[in-house]
This record gives sequence, structure tokens and C-alpha cells, in this order.
Amino acid sequence: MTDLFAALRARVLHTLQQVLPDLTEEAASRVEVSPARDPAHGDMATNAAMVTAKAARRKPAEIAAALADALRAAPEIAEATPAGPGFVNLRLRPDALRAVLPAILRAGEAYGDGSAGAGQKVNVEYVSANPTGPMHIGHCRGAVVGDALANLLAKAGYAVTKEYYINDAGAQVTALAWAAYWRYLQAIGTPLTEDEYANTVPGGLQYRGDYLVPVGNELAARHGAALASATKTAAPPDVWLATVRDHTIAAMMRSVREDLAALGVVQDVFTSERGLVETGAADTLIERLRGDGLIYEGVLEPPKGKTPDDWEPRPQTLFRATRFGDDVDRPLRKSDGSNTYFANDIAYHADKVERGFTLLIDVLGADHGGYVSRLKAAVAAVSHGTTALEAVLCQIVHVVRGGVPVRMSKRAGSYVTLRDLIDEVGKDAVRFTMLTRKADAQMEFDLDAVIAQTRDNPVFYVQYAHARCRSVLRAAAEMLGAAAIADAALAEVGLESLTAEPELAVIRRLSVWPRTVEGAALAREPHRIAFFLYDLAADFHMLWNRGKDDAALRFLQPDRREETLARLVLVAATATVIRSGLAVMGAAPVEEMR
RNA sequence: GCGCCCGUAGCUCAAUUGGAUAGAGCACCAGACUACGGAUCUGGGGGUUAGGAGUUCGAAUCUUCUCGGGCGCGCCA
Repeated sequence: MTDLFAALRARVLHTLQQVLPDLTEEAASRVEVSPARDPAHGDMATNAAMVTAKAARRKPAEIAAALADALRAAPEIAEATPAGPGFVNLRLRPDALRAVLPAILRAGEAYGDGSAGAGQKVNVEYVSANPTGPMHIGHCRGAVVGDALANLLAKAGYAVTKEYYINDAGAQVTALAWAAYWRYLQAIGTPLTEDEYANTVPGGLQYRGDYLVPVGNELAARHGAALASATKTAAPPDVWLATVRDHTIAAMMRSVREDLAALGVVQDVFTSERGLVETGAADTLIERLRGDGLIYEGVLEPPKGKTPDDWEPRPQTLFRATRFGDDVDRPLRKSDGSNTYFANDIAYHADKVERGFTLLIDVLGADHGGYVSRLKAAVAAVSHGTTALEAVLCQIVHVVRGGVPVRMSKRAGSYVTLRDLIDEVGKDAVRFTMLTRKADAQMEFDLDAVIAQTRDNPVFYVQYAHARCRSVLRAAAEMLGAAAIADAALAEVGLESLTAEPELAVIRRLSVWPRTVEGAALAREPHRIAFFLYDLAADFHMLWNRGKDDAALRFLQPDRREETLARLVLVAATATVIRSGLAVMGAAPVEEMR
């Protein structure tokens, strides 16, 4: 019994069946036991009477009254009161409420682990930035949201794989190779100026940032002048392209992994788009879908209202996405015969399906919103409906400093890199702050506020609460000895002295943790963890400050050992749950503030 | 023109996924430190949830319309 709300829900359902013998399973499934919004109402409330009234053809208030009467007989319930339009408010016996504390100490950070995921194999794909340069702030939110969501799902009982899809097959990678080749020519002493070189590059010289200088130097060190013409001007691509491209992609991915590691993100699987292309996976898949009657040659209608200037009707290889709810059928081959990005992406998602995942979650930027419906159609088609795809869309982050927007020029080298951001505000602050908004809402990231060490910075507020817990426990170890305050020892302590409202408020909050984990996981909303931690920290700071007005209310009372130990149980449990929550966020708990 | 996301206190954001009197922080006003770390805490003012209509025991949340903002719209990734 580590989830008090699950236990009480079971109690309510059991009792409800006595009141309403004909209770349907459907109605029962809608019964909730939730935290009371107002402590004056009690500890918990249930909507049981309201959600069952219609089927039972009885008035909610009538059921609520009967249910409350029956619940009062339950051993863990002190009060059960019908209220409002049909709620039943519950107040637990104090010992039943306090029982969560030893349960937390015994479970440690595993407290809150759930089984809602039922071991389902889920693949969370996130970041998946093109390997064409250092990661910048635009990539950051997806990285943090995806990583925290994966942690959250794992805690809720899913079997999670964290994955990165390397987009290393498109035209932009060829452009990257041209840019790296320029740095290579420089390294071996080319006579070409940058502009002269740019004129020889199809599509012009992109990626002019100097982060490719080391790559050029490495190529020169490894290959000498072998990749260039005798006059050290641009040689035909077939001489060097594959070599330079592969080396550069590898270098960029090393940099991406380093940046992600600095953010605390370590993914389990990296899948290469090029790998899928080279094994012909996409072509194989297209033929398979053709066998299912889902591929045809056809001509699409032009988009209504806004027709591109160069639009002309053209027969294309199309996937019947409309059969799976998409708006239009989607092209799989470009006019030059090569596969579209979408074609490769179908193959990639089919690969995930074949690896046994029954739930795929793609964390995408909001600019991919229009892409989701065709992906869902593709996953439905290749998995024959056995696998679901969900998209978590991350809206754009506006970086400001003191209310003034930080310009993020696309001009190479002058944008704000992820590494710059981490160096300035720290990994934990970046992660926590990125999770203080719903992913699908635009957010403002104020560098000044994130550095500030005050209450308006949730990271410090939460970490300060943890540091205070640890501070008390260190002082307690001095006073009582380390053995007396070990978790195992504290789990046996009598807790009758914990009766004050601020103490009960913290206990109530701690009891909500498993329910919070489950709710956030099912909704795919890791930001709820951040808000829970903030609220828990607020409850704890409030409790702490009682000791300021009245020294008798401080945690450590030298001449009252039993009472002190009981309070230490509360402190240790609070610290444990904060650590548990920070682990989901991917932020480190701190022992002391500096 | 069509599709998706969004609109909540002056500002930045919540709201237990349809629940009770819509809550926090910042800012503003008034208070609390011989400290288990005051980087904290207590109190106050501030709202027609963009607007209208509907669904029901009950709506910020669901439906619909209007207004406003963001993103996307065949052979980019």
C-alpha cells in the first residue's frame, strides 16, 4: 500500500457496491478519489455519487449520503461527509495518513513507481536534430521534454527506449560535406577564396560556421592532399564526397552527443536514416504496402487558395494516407525517382514496429504539426493497427534577458548554442525551467530569472527545500548519531506527535506523489512533475518557518527525542520524494546551496 | 483559402483532464530574522477564463460561431 489514493479508491468502490449493487463496470471506472482542493473539506474527495447517479436513476445527493454513511465504518476513515452537488469528502484517521511516511522510507526513490504502463514497450524518439552543426536553443526544449517524458513513463511502469533518429541522408548532408570540404581545402592551403569556392558549390556554400574548422584539419591530417585536385581547388565530388561526408557526420554526431550529455540526456538507440536508405528498407516497404493496395500512381490536387508558382499536375507514387484519416494522400518519390523524407520515415517507423514497440511517441517541434497525421496513418498501415503513434509537439521558446529578446541569428556561428546556455545557467536550471510549461504552449525563457536565486526561480526553490532537509538531517546525525536516523530506523518510529496542520499538509502532498506520476505519465505531461515539486517545496518551506516564530516547533528538540525522530521521518520522506521527482526531471538534488 | 495548436490577474504560468469559491510566482502594499542556512515565511488588493450561443447535476476544459496570435499546406528535412 504505497499509493494511498489507490487504496482509498478501492475502499470507495467496495463500499459503493453495497450501496448500489447493480453498479456497472463502466460507471465504476469513472469513480475517482482525488485530493481535496480545500483542506477544510478533508483529505480526499470522491465523485462516486455523481458519476453513478444517472445509471442508477437516483439523485447524486442521495447516493452521496448513503455512501458517506457506509464509509464511516471503514477503519481508515475518520469522517465521511456528503457535500456540494454530490461529493463525499473524506478525512482519514491520522495514523492512516501518516502511514505513508514509513512506506516512503522503505521504498526510497522507488516510491511513486507505478504499474499503469503495464510493461508496455514504448519508444520515445526525441531531439533527432540534423547532424549539420552544434545543437542550439531551438533543440533544447524537445530534448528536455522527451528525456523527462521517457523517465516519467519508465517510472509509471512502461518499458521505455530512448531513441534518436539521425537525419543523415538528405540534401542538407551533402551541403554539409561541401562546407567541410572547404575547411579541408583551407587546411591544406587552397588558393581559393571563400567566395570563389562558394561559386563552385551547387546551391551555394551553407554552414559557414567555424565549428567545421577542426573537421577540415582532421581530414587533412588523415588524408593529406589526397582528396583534393593537384592545384588544391575543388575536386569533383565523386573523389571525396563519401569520405568527407561520413567523417563530418561522425564528427557532428560526436558533438551532438556531447551537448546532449552536458544536458544530462543519454539516449539508448541511434538510428541512421542513411542506414535505412542503403539497405533499401524504404523500397522494400513501399513494395509491401503496394501489395496491401496502399500505393498507387496518381496526381494530387493543388493546395487550395495558395498555389505554388511552379505547380503543375504530375503523376506521383502516392500512399493512401486518406484511408487512415489523413487529409490527402502523400507522395513517396520525388520527380528524380529518389524517396521523399516521408518514405524513409515510414520505413523508420516500420522498423520501430518490428522491434516490438506497441507505442511510439515522437517529440517534435511545432513546425512539424502538419506532419503528424500522415505519420499516424503510416504507423497504422505498417502495423495493421497494432501500434499507436503519439506526437508531443513542443512550441517555440523565446529566449529573453531581462525582458529583452535575445536575437538568434541564423547566420552561422552567431546563434546561441545549447552549450552556451548550459554554461550560463546550468544543466539543472535549463531542464527544470523548460519543464515549467506545458510543451504545447509557447514559453518565454528569461535568462536573468533562471539565474536568480529566489522564489521566482523554481529550480532553486525546490533544491533549497532539499538542501534544508539534508541540513536538518546532518544536524540530527550530530545530535542523535547516524544510526538512529537511518531510513530503516526512522521507518519504525512512532508518529503520533505529527498532528500540526503544516505537518499534515506535507504528508498529504507526499501521499499524492504516486497519483501525480501516473496522471502525468498517462497525459504525457512531464511538466506536472515540476509543479508538484514546487508545491511540495512550498509546503516544506512553510513548515520550516514555523520554527522561526516558535523554537519549540523546530525539527530538532534536544530534550524530546521521540518527537524529534517523528519530525525527522517527515523530513527524510520529503527529501526522498524531492529526489524521486528531480530524477524524473533529470536534475540533481543538492546537499547544500552555495 | 484549408488544417493543426493557442488565447486565463498588469507580466510569466497553473488548474488533479468535466468538479466545489479559477490558483501560484513576479510586480505593488503591509508585516516577520540573538537562524535546525531569511536564497525563507505571513497578510492584502488584483478575474465577465478574448466574445456570443449550446451540451448537463456542473464548463477555463466538450460542440459551434466570431475576433486575435503561432505553425503548416506536392517532388525540404
